[in-house]
Amino acid sequence: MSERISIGQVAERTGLSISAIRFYETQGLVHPARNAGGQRRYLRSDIRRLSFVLIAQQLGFSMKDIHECLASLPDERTPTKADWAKISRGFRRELDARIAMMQRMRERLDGCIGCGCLSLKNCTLYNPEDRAWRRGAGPRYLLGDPD
Amino acid sequence: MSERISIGQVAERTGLSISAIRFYETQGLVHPARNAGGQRRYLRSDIRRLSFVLIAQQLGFSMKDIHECLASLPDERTPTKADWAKISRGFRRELDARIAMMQRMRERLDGCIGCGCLSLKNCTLYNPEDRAWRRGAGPRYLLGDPD
DNA sequence: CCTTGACCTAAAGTAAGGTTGAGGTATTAG
DNA sequence: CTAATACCTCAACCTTACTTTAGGTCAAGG
Repeated sequence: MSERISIGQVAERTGLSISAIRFYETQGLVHPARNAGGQRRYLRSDIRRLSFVLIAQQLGFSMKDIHECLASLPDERTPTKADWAKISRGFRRELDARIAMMQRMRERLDGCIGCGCLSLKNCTLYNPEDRAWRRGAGPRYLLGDPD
Repeated sequence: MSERISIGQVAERTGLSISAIRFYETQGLVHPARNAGGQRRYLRSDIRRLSFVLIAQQLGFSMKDIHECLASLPDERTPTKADWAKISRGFRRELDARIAMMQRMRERLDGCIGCGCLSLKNCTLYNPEDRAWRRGAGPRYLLGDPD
């Protein structure tokens, strides 16, 4: 009946693996306390926090996005309903923007590849609204620009 | 005025880097011929093929998805309008499915995090339709399941 | 012929998002 | 008290999607 719960319990309740939870800590997404023996002790509210990470991750947000998103939540105090509602609004805006972008892409696809033209100079599909695909090394950024 | 064009020209016309084009070849997405000196010579239609890769990639499709998608295109013959239209239909279906999934997610977000409940046992957000997040090592699959 | 720029291969490096393994310490049930 | 779990750290490895580097070759102009 302790206030603080172990990493194994958090893993079970969130569906995340223990290694992922520890990794998220290195990324600054959770900040568990430690007990006398050095083991991690989480707040119950960290379950919600980590579940949010999982959901956001499934929606295609990067660690960095999620980190920024969670930055406004208090670390040691259990977040209130209002704290979460605020996060949720920002998150929803992002999600709306991504959906809208995919819909625009779909329209363009219909008008462009669909008709077989795919002309190189004037096709908007080749130069979509953002230029995420010209940002240096590594995998290209998926769906929109975090900046 | 040759039929076959060099990798540099392809790069310039698609916006892809030369190294990316060569990489896509190792992934089986293009199959350029070689000239007497061993240099790659592309068909003009490969520009369209590679542009399609770029677009699909920006929409969040993986190499594997794109490979399957392009598998029905002829390698040595210039694809016809009908070839492309067929590809386009399958692609659009996938895109529709992804948009629909994000919209469902958004609704759930509104009903769940938005209200502040986020109850663990009965929240559909914790167990969305697919289980892409339980597929072993590597980065988690983004947005839906390729299988 | 010689130089310059475009091209070649193969191997190693990079970034995100983790997992796996080795070797050791805590906690808990009997 | 002791065995079985659960947890700890740190380093190495994995996948995807490329880029970079090193060391050489090809093609075109002067």
